[in-house]
Amino acid sequence: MCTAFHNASCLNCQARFGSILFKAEKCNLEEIEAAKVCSMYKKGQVVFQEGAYPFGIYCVNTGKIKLSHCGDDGREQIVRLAKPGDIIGYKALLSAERYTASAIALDDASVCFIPKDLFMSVLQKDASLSFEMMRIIASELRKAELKITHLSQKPVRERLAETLLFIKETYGVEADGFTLNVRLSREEIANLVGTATESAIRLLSEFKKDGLIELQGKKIRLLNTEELMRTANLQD
Amino acid sequence: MCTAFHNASCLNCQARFGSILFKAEKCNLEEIEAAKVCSMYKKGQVVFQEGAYPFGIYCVNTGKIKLSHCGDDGREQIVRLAKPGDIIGYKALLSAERYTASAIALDDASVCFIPKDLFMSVLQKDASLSFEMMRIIASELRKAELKITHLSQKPVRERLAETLLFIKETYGVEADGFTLNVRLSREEIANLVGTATESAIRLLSEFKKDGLIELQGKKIRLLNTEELMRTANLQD
DNA sequence: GGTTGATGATGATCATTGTCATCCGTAAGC
DNA sequence: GCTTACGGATGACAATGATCATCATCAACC
Repeated sequence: MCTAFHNASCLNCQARFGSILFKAEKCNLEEIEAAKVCSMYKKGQVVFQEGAYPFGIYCVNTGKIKLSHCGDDGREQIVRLAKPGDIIGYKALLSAERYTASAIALDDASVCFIPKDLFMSVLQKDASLSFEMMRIIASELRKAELKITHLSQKPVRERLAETLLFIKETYGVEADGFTLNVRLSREEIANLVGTATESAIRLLSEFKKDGLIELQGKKIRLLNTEELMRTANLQD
Repeated sequence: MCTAFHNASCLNCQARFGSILFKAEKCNLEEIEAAKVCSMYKKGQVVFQEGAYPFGIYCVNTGKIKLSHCGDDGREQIVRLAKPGDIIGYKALLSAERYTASAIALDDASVCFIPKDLFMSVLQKDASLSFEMMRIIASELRKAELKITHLSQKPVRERLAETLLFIKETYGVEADGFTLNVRLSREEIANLVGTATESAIRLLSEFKKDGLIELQGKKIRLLNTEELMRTANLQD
């Protein structure tokens, strides 16, 4: 399944500068480093499952992770895309409830696990870490509320354009400067936008016809971000 | 406009047991109490406005407050309903950005204001308060993500039923045990559900016809919560 | 090479839901 | 008392977007 190892060090982790953990005081970070376990996940593997109880918190070392709810009818709704340095699984841990979302690797990924007790105790004594944590969650909440507004007020076309820009924002582009640096199925894109797969496919084709994007299998190239922003009808 | 006064005491505030502030250490709560300013707002008055910069945090003493985003086309989306004891305006304060939502009184309300510097300094030194704060925000995020899933997967009918139950959950009912303890216009209900006003009106009429609810102007009586839950198609 | 299965593409159709227009009732104001 | 304004209700209509069905494409595998 997935190999566990200790050797990815927080202190010189590739992702450390973008990571909240690096805001912890040094002694606390060392404590975390000593206790953490790093695991590899193959594309498609589940890091944690909706409905399960949390035993700790995860920090993405390399790779990409999607976080998705499973709707009542079984359709998934992707609520977050995590990248190296991001922590995942904190909501369930903080509120001591079951996971309300599953985390699944979009790539081969390596993810560090920090046991619950340790993390909570560090959080209690490290004001700077917990303050940063609060800021991150508050900013997630902000984004979520914006998404709620857009979901109920904007048509699918605008939301798809916005989603493409959001993906670029999150995972960046390849060396050519255009190709989104992640492979998502049409279904996953639809589940991110909050629409049917067919609608996503259709609109992607339209965007392509209009010269906004280029499609090559799962590769998506954003040729004209200005026009995409106009299509997304973004104010801010 | 609104009268400001100091006399509502946190230590014996009506709302203190439901409030996060009461989780602060006693000395810190006293400090907050000394610095806070309590103001009255008439129904419809704005506590803070989307786009403005925050100067502090607010704690609802009495009354009801709606928090709403203004969509690009001017339509409002209500993202939260606050009740006595709830704090509002923390997201903007924590991330030191402008408000992304406006807070408007649904009732005559009294709201306490705690200056930014003081609140932030207390937050830094009071681990228990900041931990509780984190839990609250995490739980809001959870709810927001669930709402996102429902918005993109559930029909308006189910969402309206869910919203009615949510309002009951939040503000409770009057002495008769049925009448929702808040007056919302049809438009506000629609903006809570994320649909057009006409759709909300139409479906409310249907619910009434089906004996689920009773309507008398802005009074809404939930006659059959079990059936409403079934209509909402809630799993958990 | 051919089979199978998953994913993507596209057309046809249908339903949900939003928009527009109108009307009614109530409350406020002169 | 009449007017005006606003919120609520309802019908007609349009359109967005979901669903269903079919077909194409591609890769994996026997």
